[in-house]
Amino acid sequence: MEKFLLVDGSNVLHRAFYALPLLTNRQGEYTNAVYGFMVMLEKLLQEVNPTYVAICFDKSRITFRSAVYEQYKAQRQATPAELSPQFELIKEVLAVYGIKALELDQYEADDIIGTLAKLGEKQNCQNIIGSGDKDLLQLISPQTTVQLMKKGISEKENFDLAKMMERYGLTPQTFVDFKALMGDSSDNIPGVAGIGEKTALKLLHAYHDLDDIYDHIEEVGPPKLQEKLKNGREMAYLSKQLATICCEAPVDLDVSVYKRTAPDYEKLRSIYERLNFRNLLANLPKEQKDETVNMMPVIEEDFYLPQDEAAFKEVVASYADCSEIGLYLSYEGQAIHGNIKAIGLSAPQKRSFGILLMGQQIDRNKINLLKELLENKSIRKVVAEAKEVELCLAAFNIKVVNIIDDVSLAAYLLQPERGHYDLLHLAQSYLHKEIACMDEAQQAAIMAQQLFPLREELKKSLEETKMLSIYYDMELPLSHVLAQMERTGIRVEKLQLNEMAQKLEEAAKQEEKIIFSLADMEFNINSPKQLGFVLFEKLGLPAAKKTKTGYSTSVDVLEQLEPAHEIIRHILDYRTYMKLRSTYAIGLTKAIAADGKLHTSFLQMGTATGRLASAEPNLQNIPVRLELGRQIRRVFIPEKEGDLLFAADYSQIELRILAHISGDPLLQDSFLKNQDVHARTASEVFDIPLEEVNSAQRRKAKAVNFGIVYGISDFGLSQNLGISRKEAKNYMDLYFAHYPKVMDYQKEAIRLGKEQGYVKTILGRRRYLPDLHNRNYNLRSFAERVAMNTPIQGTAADIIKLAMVKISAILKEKKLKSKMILQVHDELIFNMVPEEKDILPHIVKEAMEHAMTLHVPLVVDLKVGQDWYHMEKIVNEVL
DNA sequence: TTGTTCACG
DNA sequence: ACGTACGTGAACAAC
Repeated sequence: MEKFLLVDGSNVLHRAFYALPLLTNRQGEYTNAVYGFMVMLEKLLQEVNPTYVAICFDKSRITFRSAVYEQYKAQRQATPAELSPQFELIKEVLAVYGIKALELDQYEADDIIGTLAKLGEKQNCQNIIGSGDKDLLQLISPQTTVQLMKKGISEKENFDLAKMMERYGLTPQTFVDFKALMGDSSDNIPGVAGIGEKTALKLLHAYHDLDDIYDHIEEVGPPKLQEKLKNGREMAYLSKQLATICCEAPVDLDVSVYKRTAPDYEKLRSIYERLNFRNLLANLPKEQKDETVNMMPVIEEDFYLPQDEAAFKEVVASYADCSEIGLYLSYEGQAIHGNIKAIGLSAPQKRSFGILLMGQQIDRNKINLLKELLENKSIRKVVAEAKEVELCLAAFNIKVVNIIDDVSLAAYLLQPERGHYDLLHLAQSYLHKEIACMDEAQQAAIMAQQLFPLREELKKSLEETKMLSIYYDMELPLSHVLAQMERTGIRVEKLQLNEMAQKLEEAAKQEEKIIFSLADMEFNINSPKQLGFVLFEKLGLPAAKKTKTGYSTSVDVLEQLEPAHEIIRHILDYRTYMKLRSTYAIGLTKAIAADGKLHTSFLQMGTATGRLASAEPNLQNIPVRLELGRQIRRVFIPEKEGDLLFAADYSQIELRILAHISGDPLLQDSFLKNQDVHARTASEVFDIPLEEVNSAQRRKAKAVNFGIVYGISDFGLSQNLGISRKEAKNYMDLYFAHYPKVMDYQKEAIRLGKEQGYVKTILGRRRYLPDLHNRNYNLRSFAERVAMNTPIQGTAADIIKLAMVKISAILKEKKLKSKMILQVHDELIFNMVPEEKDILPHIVKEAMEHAMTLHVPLVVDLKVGQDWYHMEKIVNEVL
């Protein structure tokens, strides 16, 4: 559906003017309103992506309304002298922006918007109206919504029919009647004397509209109100007339007139420069200067596409004496499947070349010609996405060795939130090269060529940011470890998984039956919308929380409602069964490979903190907390009969890191004595002896400890514990009174983050937090919590990564047969062969506990079992 | 695609 | 006056 964006230009410009401090450019022109306007408009354009746009302005104060009622808007102050000239300025900007601006004699912006909204509806467009003026809510329809600006320019609320109903209990049509009754002082609309918002709403909920009220005027009570209404009848109807938006303004009704066209970037840039809008300038597409000059020689001279096998052999042979080569490959699907599309190679002082491959079967021969080169230990390789390269080629039985640089990993360390680290994007942002779409082989050859300059660039940055060590000693070796883990995979009992799916389906069906009968109707329980309707409208249960789209039906809401209705328990159970069935029983079955194993993909560049993520399938969120879900773990079994699963997990690693970096003596003491840290916290905070702490006190202390790690807020803690905010605040105050250095750490983290623009882990991994300076309270608060949490979470990630690299090296060196197969943030899982059960736990525990030296000990707990469910603790490392 | 919900650390 | 715990991925509904 095409979208039509309609903006109340006068309103928005006013808001922007008052929201921002008076800014001027060097020539002394006032620019604040125009700046705010464009920031808001760009955001809207990005969010809405409309085909048609019209920005509507009021032309003069004299309108058909002032002819009807001369007091209309008469009280309005004159437009400030600092704002007036900005109306012309904004129109100038809009013109080069390719957006239509409109104004009409005798009509207000509202009327133009109303008329165009009707046009949009006729053209089957979706209309989005942007304004801070509630009057426009009367235009809402199934096809028209209003983005209502709230305070300032950055926050807005999306109003549609449902939202209107929810907020006012009114239809858009009766919204006019609402205003007619209560009046509007800002427009000088009189309304009925003595009737305000509350009374107006009450009346309109009892009667349909203004006519209906006056049709039944004798029934209206109390008598005083009836009196007021009778006296104000004329004013009410006059007000309604004034408040009603005219949808027949004489504007151009050819919709193509409002079609958005591309901005004239050159002119826009010069206007922005004149107005000194640096942020907006930065967002404009880059000037295309020398990109084409960069590109052309690459295409014409510097690479080679061997056409037949002889030529290919020849060029490969010419690479044999290289000490370093750049290797690039493009592939489809998951790397482990090895669906390589093309390979490109480059070397300093040599022509790069690319070859085309088509899937696994056809080109095995071609690819084998590269085997010798890639397996040559004395040739160093520079690649992008080393783990994927390794996996793809492993599918062809080629072991790429001596990968000395991975530009993707380097870029991830420098910008852990950029999201994509493929060579195409990296070449674009670091080398400013736009590589056009072309033949796969050509592209591969050119990509391979970018690797060396890119590496130089990135290494320089890593050196400047002191991250060379984390890159070479941790992330790069880890990528190889992860590749091995992914290839090894974990074996699962497919039949058992199918059985579980069956049983869960039956259980869900049972619940479904009960739910339908209790609701007295059939509906989709999985649909939050339909469920919300049944619970909160049909059954009339009290709605506690709302989401953007309607009622919230999440667990915490439903649990509150449990005593109120029998149906709730059944819905919660139904949800559990469905989740286990679709995500785990069925989801995992679908992912089982031909070897009967699950091969997850560890995302090494997937998180902002340095943690790994796991996908396709995600094996880091297999149920464990609740018994029923935990049963899923029974299907995860060792590779061979007689083998065992062995697990090693860090105990309280994040709190230990907090104890280390905060230097808090009490927290450190707790870990030095290897106490139950939550019980110790309870003992301190509630001032009771450690032995006398009960489970409720411990639970509260545990929640506080979690809160501290996350960057606490009293609200969050109160939600978590189901207590009042005041109580939560009290706990926090008590906590900080006993652990003052923890508070110092948090403040310092925020201060340093602000000062340097980033926070870092103990090993120097960075995360940039520009929002620490954001003027928006929510965004700033979020960044502050992240500033407190990231050094802790990130250090924990660093520690386990170091341990993984170390363990992998030991397993290799000692030629052990057991294999590391999974990582779950603070836990490592191994497939252990029976003959190593006396040595492996010892090695792993040792490596993990000494991966990094802190001021408190790191402690690792060990478990072993026949499957991932039946895991039993190993005491004293002896089996 | 976006939003909601829920599984994990 | 506001709206919130940190970090993830997958399934499903509804656009």
